[in-house]
Amino acid sequence: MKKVKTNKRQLILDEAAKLFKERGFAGTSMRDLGAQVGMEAASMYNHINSKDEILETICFYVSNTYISHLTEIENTADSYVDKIKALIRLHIRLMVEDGAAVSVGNNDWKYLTGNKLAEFKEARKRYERGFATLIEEGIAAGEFQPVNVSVALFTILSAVRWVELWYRPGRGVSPEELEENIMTILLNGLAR
Amino acid sequence: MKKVKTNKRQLILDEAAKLFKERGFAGTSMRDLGAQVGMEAASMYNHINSKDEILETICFYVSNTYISHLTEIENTADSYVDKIKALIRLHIRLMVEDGAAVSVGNNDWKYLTGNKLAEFKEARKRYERGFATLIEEGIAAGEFQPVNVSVALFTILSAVRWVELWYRPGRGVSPEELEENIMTILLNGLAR
DNA sequence: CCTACCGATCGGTAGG
DNA sequence: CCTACCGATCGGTAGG
Repeated sequence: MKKVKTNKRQLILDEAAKLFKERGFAGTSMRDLGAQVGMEAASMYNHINSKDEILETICFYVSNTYISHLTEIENTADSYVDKIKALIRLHIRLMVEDGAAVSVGNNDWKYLTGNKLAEFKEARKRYERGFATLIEEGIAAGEFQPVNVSVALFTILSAVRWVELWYRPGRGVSPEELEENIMTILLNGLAR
Repeated sequence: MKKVKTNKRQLILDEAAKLFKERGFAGTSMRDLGAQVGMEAASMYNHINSKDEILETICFYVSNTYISHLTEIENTADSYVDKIKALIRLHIRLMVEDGAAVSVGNNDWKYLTGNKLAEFKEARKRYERGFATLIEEGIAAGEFQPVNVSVALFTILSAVRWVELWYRPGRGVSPEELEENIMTILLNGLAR
């Protein structure tokens, strides 16, 4: 009976996410990762099967998290404004709490290959379509301005996407303040 | 008399920007680039000095372009609303017209090393400070809502940053429509 | 979990 | 601008 899946595996995945965020997947060697984890590169192959598998695990962890939260939000009876607010809050929180993994899902998914690349793109498209539908229905319900749905979708997705690049909690702006300010700009606009 | 700088050099830089955008700097080999340009990897060294030099040239071309436009905008007598609008328009246009180089300046600058890395970060900080100052003065002048300046700055910078990732002209949304919609959301908000 | 090592590929140079 | 090649480093395996 083989027991391979220990918490060492999770440690490797966590450190990999941090290094991939800093240097990119292609810019991170298994020897770099080994040094960070505290073992030889070769030893990590007792816990993982390949460098590609690490990337896949992180990417699909992120896409699954986003999609399951989207499904929850879709099924509430809230107004469209509140649904979009909940999604914006979701993006900000995942980035504050698990910025390294989110960064990999945003930037390094392009190093996925074959089926996995296709599956990931599919998952992302499903998420974007669900998000877009909420905007579309919100416009139809008169809650939103009649903007182009795709432009609105990607403007929102992008606006919240870089929190993990520059936001450091405990330096002037609290997470609550961050959420509130971003929401104000996206929903009410910067201009008075 | 050595004449090294031909238009072949520019071809190499252009193809490099495209490949770096697609696969990242670390994920692009000089052999990949040679194949794209149409010569052997070794032959490109008659036009460029190193792979690093290619990256540096692209990154500083981008940062210099942004900074020189910012300086122009700072020196106009326009309202703060119009200045911010001009900056948003600048970002969108550079991305539509030269998306590959902008992408490298946004994502691959992290592979710069030593002095060049420090210089690039410095240039970016200078740009961000100038942009932030315009927002700050706009709030003081009563043109903008009293939001947190840093949050507003990065929300705007991020919101326009992904145009080059999903925007394809001639597919439903014209560049003018794109600019107008993004500006509406950022300045007036999505909600009615 | 380590040592020792594999074939492949990397950025770059020599020489023509 | 190409052929031929360099030392270094890559992801991964064998064997213990």
